Amino acid sequence: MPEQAPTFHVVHVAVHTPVHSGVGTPLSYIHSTDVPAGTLVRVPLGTRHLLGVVWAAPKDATPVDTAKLRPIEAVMEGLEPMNGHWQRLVSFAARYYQRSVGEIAMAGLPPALRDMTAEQLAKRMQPPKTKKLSKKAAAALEATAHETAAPAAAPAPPALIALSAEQQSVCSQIAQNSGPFLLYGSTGSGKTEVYMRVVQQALDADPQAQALVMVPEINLTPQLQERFEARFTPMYGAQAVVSMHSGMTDVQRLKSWLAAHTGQARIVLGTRMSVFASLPGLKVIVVDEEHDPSYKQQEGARYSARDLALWRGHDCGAQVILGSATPSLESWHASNPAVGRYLRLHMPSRIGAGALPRLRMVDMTQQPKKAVFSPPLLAAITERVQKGEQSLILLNRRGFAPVLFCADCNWKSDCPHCSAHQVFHKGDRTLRCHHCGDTRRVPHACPECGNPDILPLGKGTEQLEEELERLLRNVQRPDGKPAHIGRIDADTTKHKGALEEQLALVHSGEVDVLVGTQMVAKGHDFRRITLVAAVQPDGALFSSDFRAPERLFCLLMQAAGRAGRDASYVSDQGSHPEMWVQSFDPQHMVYQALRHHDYPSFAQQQLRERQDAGMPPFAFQALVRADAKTQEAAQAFLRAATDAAQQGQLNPAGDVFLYPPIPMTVQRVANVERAQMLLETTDRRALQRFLHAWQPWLHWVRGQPQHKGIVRWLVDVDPLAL
DNA sequence: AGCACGCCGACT
DNA sequence: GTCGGCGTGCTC
Repeated sequence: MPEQAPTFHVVHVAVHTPVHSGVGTPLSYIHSTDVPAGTLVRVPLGTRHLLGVVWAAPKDATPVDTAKLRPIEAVMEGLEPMNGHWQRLVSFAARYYQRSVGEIAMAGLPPALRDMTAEQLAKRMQPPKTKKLSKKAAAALEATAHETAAPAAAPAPPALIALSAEQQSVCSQIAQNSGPFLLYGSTGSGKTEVYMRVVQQALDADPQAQALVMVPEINLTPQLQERFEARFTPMYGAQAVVSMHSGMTDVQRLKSWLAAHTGQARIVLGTRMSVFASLPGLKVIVVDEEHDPSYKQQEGARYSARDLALWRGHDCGAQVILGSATPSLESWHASNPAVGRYLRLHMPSRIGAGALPRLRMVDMTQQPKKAVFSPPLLAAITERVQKGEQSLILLNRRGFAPVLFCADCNWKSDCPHCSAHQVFHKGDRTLRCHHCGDTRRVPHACPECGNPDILPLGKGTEQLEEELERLLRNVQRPDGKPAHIGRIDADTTKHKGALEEQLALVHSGEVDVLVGTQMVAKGHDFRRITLVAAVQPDGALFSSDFRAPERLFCLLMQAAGRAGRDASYVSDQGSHPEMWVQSFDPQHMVYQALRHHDYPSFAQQQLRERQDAGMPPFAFQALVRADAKTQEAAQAFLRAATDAAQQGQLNPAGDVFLYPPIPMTVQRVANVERAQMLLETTDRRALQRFLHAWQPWLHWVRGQPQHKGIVRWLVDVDPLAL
């Protein structure tokens, strides 16, 4: 025992710095007392003052000269440290996705916390009850008091609708098994009700229990929040259900995060970021629409919130339920009884919804050239309008035309900064690059040869809307009014609230034909739509990305699910719901499977192909991307990185295969050339080991004088698109 | 990643 | 004469 206790402690703190930077691991500071891991602190770094999280000492801690260490500036008192499960989740994500602990940890915290002083936080944690309240605040407080008092007076939960036999069976299986579960249920089969029952079960069983329910997109949170609040606030109080997504204000996000962290919030609804929420009582995690690519973050730390949810659930003993009508092939494979990693639960019936729509294939090789709308499809849309029914037309391309073209000199509206065309937007007479954002006025004549006749090539949603206006000009609705065409895409919903406004127009029956991109195919419930049409879906079939068929099938299934959801409306005298697909290859297996709404055989066929070709989920991949001033420099960096791996003997068993570097599909964006290289293996752990050992080499190569031209490089583990 | 420091071109 | 471009180097 030393006679004198030390007067300070060395504390390790994770701050938001990148892995490669010399300060990628938690940094050492001194403080008068020991500070437990998971505590938020404010520390100096250079000239800055940053928020950081106290972290366990790194295993290979290089001893630093304690005399040179700077002191912690402030400990964020009053906030419980994030628990060990949260710390492990952050550590795992950082390791798995090749990022720094600090980057992941800070990304999971609400932005408002970043620039808050310890005093400000303390104030927020202890609401000033004795202080005079503004009238507004007092009224709000009183309202809350009433709301929370209400369940005490009337503890009766809202009357529940009886579950279907399928739902019943699924719920009892979830109650009897630990999971993870893949809930495979058609659109309208009542998955949300199952989620709510499972959540309720968990919350009732344990007063500390919390649930995390994730959805792919911000747009889908309001309706989910409504349902969960209607069900749970009468039982658990006004603060029991909170949301977390990037569309909220900083103050709202902070409030939600604190409510989750303190255990006050029992249910957190959110997008992928919410997988990092601090949830000390986490018992259930739901990942709805688990196949959705939005769960994979596409910039910064490229994590998969779905995969992390599975890891987190396993680590903290929470049940994980993945739900989808068209599961990812990864999850489908894992839930194959022969593989047995997940328990597959099936709900095939549509409750209170009409029959699944009938597929109407239009063989475009037999149709007049150049027409976007084949005559039979146009006739079908016309008929719906006349009957007062709605149609939804899907096209995954916004703007009026993807490119302008001069027939005299072959000029095309190429973006000067990217290897892509600039898209013609007729509404504001602009040419816009969808990659770098460059926007310019449409030229009156060809900039190369002066030809005044420059032509739009191809069709976007804007043009579809215009053509429908023209084609349906003389078509009347039952009330005698002319047909009304609406459009929903990223351009029409830029402003806050615009999407809600336009959805309301559709729901009120104002809009007869709705044109939209895939954003309308997701989740929104259009009760009076009896016809959904995909006018040009073939593109995905020619894509080099092996996941393209999976995405197309899923999009079309989802789109079909929009049709005829209101059984009462459909069965009266309305049309049988139909899904129209115009294709030049109507025999393609994607469409054949769609005809029978047969996801299982589609999945089986795709999985067999993947297995034969040695692709995920039978192999594991990572991408390394390099951005540079020239394509040659980008590829040279990747080649040098490959050589370094060779020299460093990082892959002695040769179980990780390194493909040669290639230019990315869109090779140049904003004047930066991009190249990438694929890594593939059948052993996930070998890939992890390799990437971990490779990281310092990549950093070293980047520092070599001959690779000065590199703008940045990044690693994408389990990439979704190649 | 920030941020400072530092060394060269067109503006008040 | 300075404002500001971004190249280089450092941060416990």
